[in-house]
Amino acid sequence: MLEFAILGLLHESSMHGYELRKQLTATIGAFRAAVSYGSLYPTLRRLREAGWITEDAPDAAGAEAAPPLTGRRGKVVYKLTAEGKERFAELLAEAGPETYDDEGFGIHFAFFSRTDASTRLRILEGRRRRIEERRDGLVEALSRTRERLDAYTLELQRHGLESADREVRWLNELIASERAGQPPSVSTAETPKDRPDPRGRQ
Amino acid sequence: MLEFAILGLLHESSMHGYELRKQLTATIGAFRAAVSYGSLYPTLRRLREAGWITEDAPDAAGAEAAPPLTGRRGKVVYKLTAEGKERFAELLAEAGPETYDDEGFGIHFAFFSRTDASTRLRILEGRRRRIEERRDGLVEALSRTRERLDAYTLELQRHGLESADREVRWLNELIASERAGQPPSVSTAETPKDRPDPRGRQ
DNA sequence: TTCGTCATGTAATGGGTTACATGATTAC
DNA sequence: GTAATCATGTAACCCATTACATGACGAA
Repeated sequence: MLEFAILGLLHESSMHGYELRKQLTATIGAFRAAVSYGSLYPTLRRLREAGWITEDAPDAAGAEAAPPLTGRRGKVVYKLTAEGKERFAELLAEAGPETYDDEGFGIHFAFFSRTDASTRLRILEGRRRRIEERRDGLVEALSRTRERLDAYTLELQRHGLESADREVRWLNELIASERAGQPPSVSTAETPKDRPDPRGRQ
Repeated sequence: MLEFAILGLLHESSMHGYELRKQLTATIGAFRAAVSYGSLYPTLRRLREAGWITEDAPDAAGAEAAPPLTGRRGKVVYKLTAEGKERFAELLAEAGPETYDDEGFGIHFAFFSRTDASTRLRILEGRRRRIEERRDGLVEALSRTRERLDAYTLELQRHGLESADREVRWLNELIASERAGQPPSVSTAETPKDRPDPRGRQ
């Protein structure tokens, strides 16, 4: 997951870890909280060791005598290698079960414009099936327990069901546009054009 | 998380691991996939060692000579101890940052009827703030990138924003009922009464 | 000169997963 | 008698988190 996102972002432009994290936060912000450094840097190291990214010599091109053991200086700019591009393409093409959960789907979707059309369709349909299963489980739970459950559990399931339904509808629209060979049209749904009251409550 | 859910379910009635998993799946199905045995059983062991649950002698009350090293026989019925009840009460009362993410909130909400009113309110408000932050991040990202991003990334953010907005509205309703001293009223929103076409598509 | 933010990293830990292994009970 | 499902568990692993530690650089 992190690996995929990092390769994808570096595919667009080289950057250093800190910047990467900010970009990452923006990209995955719709479905996940920020990534911690404790996972970012070790991952960068792993990717470097795998040969998918390289450190672009930052500034002091010459002397680099014995870097301090801790608290590393100067920015390290990372850049995708040819192998890294291949790896990214590989990840782009996969469409297995991991691709259908919240996180996997989110990250794949974020790079959909680089994904080929048939893979896009397969991912969207797989995701839809996944959500439908969740929905069916909730419908079942609701019809089974009806009356026997407390108001809060009931409300949680009701809300979960509503969200699942909505998600399925969203996916249906996307699948339809895919089939028609069109990119998603932002205009069909509520565009966040005029949000009158961004902090408005109580 | 697992610990909390297990204690909560055993609070309602004693049961064995397999049954527990089914109940668990139903309870958390609205926001999370099923729990695996590889995490369930070790957790049960931990809870037993902590003294929060006990194994209720299943059936063969007498002879229990040298159980086979693997493939354990007979059901093991778990039951909450007095300490376990205390522990559960402790978990019910907490309302920290972990309580506001998807999973933490979901599990707390599922046991809201056993949570006292002021804690309920604090959790709902904390959760709302969390979602508002996500929403604000998305609004920012959308206004910043506008036009510069591809259609899919844009659509992902748009959809994320819409979901966040909806979630905030839901929480607002819940908070309002809490303040009015009422349990959530299922009737206000779409009740899943008449779903005409549960499998209806293409 | 001190504070905030930029910037990089490690160590310890945690909470899960998949795959494996075994066996009892029930329905056909 | 055999297949499905009920039932319990271990081992290896994975991916991430928090807390910690260090230090450069710009602005007040």
